[in-house]
Amino acid sequence: MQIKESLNKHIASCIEENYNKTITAFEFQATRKEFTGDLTLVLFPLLKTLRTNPKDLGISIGNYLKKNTDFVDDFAIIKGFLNLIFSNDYFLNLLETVRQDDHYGFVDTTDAKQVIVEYSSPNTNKPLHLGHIRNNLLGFSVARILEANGNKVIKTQIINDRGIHICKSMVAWQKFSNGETPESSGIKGDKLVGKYYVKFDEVYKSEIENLIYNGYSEQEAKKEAPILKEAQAMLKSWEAGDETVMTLWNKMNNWVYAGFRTTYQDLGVNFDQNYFESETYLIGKKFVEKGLNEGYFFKKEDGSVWVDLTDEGLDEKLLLRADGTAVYMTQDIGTAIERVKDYDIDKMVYTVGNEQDYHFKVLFLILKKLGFDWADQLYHLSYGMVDLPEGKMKSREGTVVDADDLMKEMTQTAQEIGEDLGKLEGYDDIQKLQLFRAIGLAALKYYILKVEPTKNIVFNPEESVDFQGNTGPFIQYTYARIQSILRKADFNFDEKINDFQLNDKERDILKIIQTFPETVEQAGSQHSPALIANFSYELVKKFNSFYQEFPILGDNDLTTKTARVQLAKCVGQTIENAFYLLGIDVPERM
RNA sequence: GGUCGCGUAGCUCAGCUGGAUAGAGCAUCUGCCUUCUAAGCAGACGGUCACAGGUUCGAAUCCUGUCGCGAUCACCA
Repeated sequence: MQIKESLNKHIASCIEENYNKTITAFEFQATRKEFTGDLTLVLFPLLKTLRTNPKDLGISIGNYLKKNTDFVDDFAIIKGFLNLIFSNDYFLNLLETVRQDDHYGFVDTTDAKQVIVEYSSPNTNKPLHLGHIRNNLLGFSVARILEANGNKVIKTQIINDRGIHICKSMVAWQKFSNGETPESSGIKGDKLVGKYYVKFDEVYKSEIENLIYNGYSEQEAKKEAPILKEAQAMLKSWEAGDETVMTLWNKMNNWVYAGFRTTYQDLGVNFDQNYFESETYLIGKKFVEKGLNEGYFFKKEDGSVWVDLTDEGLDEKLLLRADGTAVYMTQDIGTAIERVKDYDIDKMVYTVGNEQDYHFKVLFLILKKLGFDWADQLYHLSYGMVDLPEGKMKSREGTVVDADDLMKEMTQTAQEIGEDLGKLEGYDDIQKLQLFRAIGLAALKYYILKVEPTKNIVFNPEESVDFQGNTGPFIQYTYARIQSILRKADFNFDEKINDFQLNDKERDILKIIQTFPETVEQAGSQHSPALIANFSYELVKKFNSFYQEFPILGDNDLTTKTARVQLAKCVGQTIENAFYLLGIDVPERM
């Protein structure tokens, strides 16, 4: 980055001098491997304005850089490309810089902006599944990336703890559980509540069948099923604040939260602040009414409140039901306003699946209509679905991939592979288990994060996730080998080296490391952990190739050894930093 | 039907602010463990970048249209 700025400046003054024209931005790209050179300036775009040919221009710029900078050693012109060759010293300096900086690639937070990142936001009646895993990993990673870009990040979620679906679980539990609790049954809290949600559905269905058998139409039956009526009655009691209902609601919610807490912990994600729909929907209602009074919204004859977005090319959207109760949009309005009240934010990121693209478009427009300037700072981090080879996950068909089960399976697979390889002498069972967990999770996390958020993912639970090739464990493995080298290097490799001639592979590695800060920046502006993942892979691949060909601790002279150990250390440090941004642990051994 | 997203090797994905001969992994095949960890390395095979136009010195990348897949357009969340 710095070097590009410097080059920009020099090239600009070269053109100023020789062509008497002012151009400030130039196009660089990494030099293709089949050509010699370290960085390439693309000359084509300049030719027309400067009225010259690539050869003359290239020679003129090349010579200028050679004379006026201390890092351009030589150059070559091929077609419209000026390939710059950097000096050995330049790379040695880079090596030294990176080695001295544990936070290489991260921006120091001096005047940090506050950013809220929302993710996860589950329903409280079902356990977390594979889709939530993608959501959590993306949100958590983006939060870290934004932090690395110098922001102060507040991680949050909105917990959907209100509404008819909660009452369904509650009714079913009351009727059928005989007082079963997580403690009495040994079932994880969220799973237990999920069980009664399913139970409700079963009973509901059989009641419908019964009613149809007794002469009801299907439509009537769906409305008249006794258990549904019970749930609706319970919702009313809940809204009225009925004490026994509230107690039950609190009790069951706490079971769910305890279950979620375990899953989050296993996944390695966390939150700074939770918001609950049960606490924000009233705020939303208040502002909808305010908007209505101020003429931004309108009321239909039946009393329901709407916003007209036809001018923006969208439809009319419901904000309050005819009976005055809140809908999804209402509570999201309230939540956003509440958050801005709590934190002085510069930006808010919503990590929510792309099936809600429309919802967020509308939400942002509504907040804008209500006169909130910060509405422009809201960003919907939209991501694709996680599908199975046979299609969508369907709870009805039992094809939902449970988050806890999946993590367990990944750990088991890592264990099978790890024990086969048997490289862990001196590790006790607990250490081994921790390691296998780290590897299994890395496989899962990397597999999901390496794909661009906008794309759908096909996840095949049968074939499971790879542990070879472009995977988390592959990168972890390289890191572990580097740590092994550092352990074995029994000489002082922390001394600065001055006159060491780097070979091509060593230079290649440093060239990649050099791009890390801009990769982090780009990942931040695009909200894309995938960029970090792909960077890691590229770096590791280069390093492995080097590692295979050149001995690091072999019979080299001390300078060579020192330089190579230092390089390995830089690679290790960069992997660690990159994986930190992805929320993946790196093991000392594996 | 309207809107949005996606379409690159058999499979999973990179590459997309336009640049040199489109890259990886998996799978298949060939070599490499007496040497710093073989979860590795080197190589082979595999492509009409969905299709058709346009923009220009140059298009997988930008624009338009067509086709295919998905999402969404609920007094569900």
